[in-house]
Amino acid sequence: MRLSSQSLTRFSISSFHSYPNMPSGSNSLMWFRKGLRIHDNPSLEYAAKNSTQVYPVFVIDPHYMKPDPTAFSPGSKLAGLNRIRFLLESLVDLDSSLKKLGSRLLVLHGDPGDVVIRCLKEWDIKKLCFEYDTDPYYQALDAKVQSYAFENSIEVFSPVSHTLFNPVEIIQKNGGNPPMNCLSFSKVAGEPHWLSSSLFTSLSMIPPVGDVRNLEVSDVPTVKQLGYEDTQEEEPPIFKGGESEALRRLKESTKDKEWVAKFEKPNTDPSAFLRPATTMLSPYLKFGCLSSRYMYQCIKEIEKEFKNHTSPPVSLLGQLFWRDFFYTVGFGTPNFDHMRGNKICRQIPWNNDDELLAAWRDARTGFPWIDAIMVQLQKWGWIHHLARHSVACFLTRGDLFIHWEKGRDVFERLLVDSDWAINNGNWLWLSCSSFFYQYHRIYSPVSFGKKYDPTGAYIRHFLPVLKDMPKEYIYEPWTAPLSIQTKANCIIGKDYPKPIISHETASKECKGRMAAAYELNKEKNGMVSDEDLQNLRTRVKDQSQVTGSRRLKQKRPNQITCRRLSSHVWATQAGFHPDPPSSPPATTGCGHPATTTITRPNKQSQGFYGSLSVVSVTPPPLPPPSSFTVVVVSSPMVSTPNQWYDFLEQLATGLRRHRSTSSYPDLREQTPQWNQPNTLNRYLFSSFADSRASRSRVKDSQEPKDEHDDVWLLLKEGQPHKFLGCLQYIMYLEVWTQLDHQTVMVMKMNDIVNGNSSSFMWWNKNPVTLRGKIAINRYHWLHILDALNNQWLQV
DNA sequence: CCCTCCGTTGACAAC
DNA sequence: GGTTGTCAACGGAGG
Ligand SMILES: Cc1cc2nc3c(=O)[nH]c(=O)nc-3n(C[C@H](O)[C@H](O)[C@H](O)COP(=O)(O)OP(=O)(O)OC[C@H]3O[C@@H](n4cnc5c(N)ncnc54)[C@H](O)[C@@H]3O)c2cc1C
Repeated sequence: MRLSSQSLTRFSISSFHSYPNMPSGSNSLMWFRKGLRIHDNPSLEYAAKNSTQVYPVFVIDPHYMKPDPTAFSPGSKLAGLNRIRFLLESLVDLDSSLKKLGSRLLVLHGDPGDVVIRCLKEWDIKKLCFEYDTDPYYQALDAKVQSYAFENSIEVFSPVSHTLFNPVEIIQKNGGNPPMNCLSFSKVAGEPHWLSSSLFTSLSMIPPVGDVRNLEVSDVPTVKQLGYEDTQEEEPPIFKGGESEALRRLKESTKDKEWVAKFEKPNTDPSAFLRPATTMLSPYLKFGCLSSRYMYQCIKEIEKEFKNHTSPPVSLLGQLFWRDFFYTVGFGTPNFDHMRGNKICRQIPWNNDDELLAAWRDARTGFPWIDAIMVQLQKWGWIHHLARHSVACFLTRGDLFIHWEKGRDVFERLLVDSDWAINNGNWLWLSCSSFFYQYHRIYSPVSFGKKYDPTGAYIRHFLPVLKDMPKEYIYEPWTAPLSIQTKANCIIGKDYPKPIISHETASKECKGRMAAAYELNKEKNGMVSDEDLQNLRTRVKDQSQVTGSRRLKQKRPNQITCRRLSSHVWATQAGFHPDPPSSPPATTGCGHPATTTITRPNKQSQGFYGSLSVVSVTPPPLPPPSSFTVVVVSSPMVSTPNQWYDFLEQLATGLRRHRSTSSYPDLREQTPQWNQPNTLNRYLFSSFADSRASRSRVKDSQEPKDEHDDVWLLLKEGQPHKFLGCLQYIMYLEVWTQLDHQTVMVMKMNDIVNGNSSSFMWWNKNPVTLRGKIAINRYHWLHILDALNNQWLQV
């Protein structure tokens, strides 16, 4: 952790095309690209070893200063000012660190491939060292330089130090393809081999820089010298490039150890701008001012101190996994940065609408939340991850239906942390083109921000024109009455634009298009032609045709009719009908009509219907006290309507087997009600409560907040639980509660969405084990009741 | 082929 | 952010 505690342990490095036995007394070239740091820099360390002279070089590629053809606005360069400023600051810092080690940074200009090859020639280099890089830009460059080096017997040393793991290795280990989700990525990756090595090397001196001869070498230029207008920076500056600042900020971020250990990315606040909710280390990681491996070690160290720290993918460590994940997938996927020719990318007929695109890019959408984010992006060069989600979703699948590549380009130019693999990967993600496919989950340009920042402080800060808009209207200023707009000095349509689209209709339309596009991709097995896309585009334009031509998925009816046979069996068992009736009655023993319908619940959104255990109770022999038996029927996890349907049908026809029986003492008091033959006593109780009640009970230490809705069932280890009361909904409970009976019954269900939450797991894992407290909701109750009625009455 | 499980981050309404 | 269930509605991995 501490910078001063440099150890002599050498970090083990993997090398590419390295020639192990180097002649000593030679010139080395240390080619900096990313990895603008001294710490954890195996290439620099290697260059410094056994060399008489080391030339540390950075080449500025004028390509990045070319105008961005997609930016429309004059003077916009491919790389935004903020990023270039960050880079130059980082170079200055690097230079000064090198100077402390007796060296300095040589800055050259031109096509890096050509320049480096000229350096190799001119300076008689024997050893070329640079950090391995997976970006296509560097892959192409490196291939060129390496082949020159190979022909001229120059040793090339190119270790992996930008990422935690070696993407090449991960892909190999995974059988030739990159893992496609975070979990499988971390499984394949395992523990990094350098976990307990010291990443601070023993560099105390770097051999001197040799004569630069005929090459034009400069100091680190200013942004102006690179052709940028040096406009006013934010005050105080948001970032300051460089390793020293990176390490300082890392220390700062990790000072609050608990914050690090409890970090949960999805719960961080995108609207926080006074003190942003995440580390803001991304630019430092992007340029390698900060080693991701060192950051990893620091976090790991902190996590050791906390028992219940969070875990990937949501933890802070998990964020670094995501970074590696995208690097790996980006490296292993041809055409990763395009839709066409990209195997993992859904082919979607995005619209071409430069006006909408420009409105989005220039913060003129008329949605303050979106526009404020775009302003922050321009000013700061950094926005929170969820803010990126908001605007990326808005541009692509959520509202404007514009190609993610266009948004990617804007981000690439404006983000200080803009990073080829991460940027493209996340745009693929957000546009539902890959990795993530739930295109119906759309961020609202109104509600999403409101959730975090109800008063709109974030909007007021970045869109001062709206600063006096009352908070009721700040997210939807077009709904403000004119008098209020006047008072707020902001007339919508004049001082601030009207919304360019209606979110409601636009998002609906987007969903439809996504559905159609997905269907097309499935149909064509991913081999979608330009023509197909064009067809779809025109087809989608005509709404009526879309619905008309959409092939409906085969659907099973969501209602089935079951015939209730008779109450004979049940009633006989109950001792209520000593003489079975000769013909099936018109109603069931419970008074239901002889036929009934079962409506399928339509729980599709999360992909689960929930698991269900049903208990029936055999009729207790009377008089009590005695014991009676609880029978549990458990369902499989059902995840489709049809499965649910099948399950109910099985219950109804008795095909579903009982899984277990247990006996419980019957502690009920004898009451007249239970002794009456033919009365409607069901031994199944709707222990009914909002499941929040059961949830709130899950933590044993916690006292329930609201007993009114709460139900405790008394099935622990054969011992009745104490019944705390649930009065509201179902008569039986009331009766029992009033009588202070111990009661039995079980129904469980539903864990569903949060099935991974440990407090719920036991339900899922042991649906037939009777313990704990159970509550069901009305919805399920109806279905269970229905199913059981059928089951009981079946011969 | 079907199934089962699972996936860092939705809106909204109802409770 | 109290939690839950619904919404026309997801795909990929692994058995
Ligand atoms: C559309 C879109 C585009 C993005 N483009 C970029 C980009 O060009 N460069 C970039 O670094 N991040 C990008 N991200 C990912 C993420 O938003 C940023 O890394 C993060 O917001 C940076 O802030 P932080 O350093 O405070 O993050 P923290 O939450 O503090 O995370 C620490 C580090 O983990 C890494 N990380 C975090 N989230 C991700 C992620 N989702 N994917 C990969 N790595 C991650 C970053 O290196 C980050 O610095 C993009 C996200 C989206 C949705």
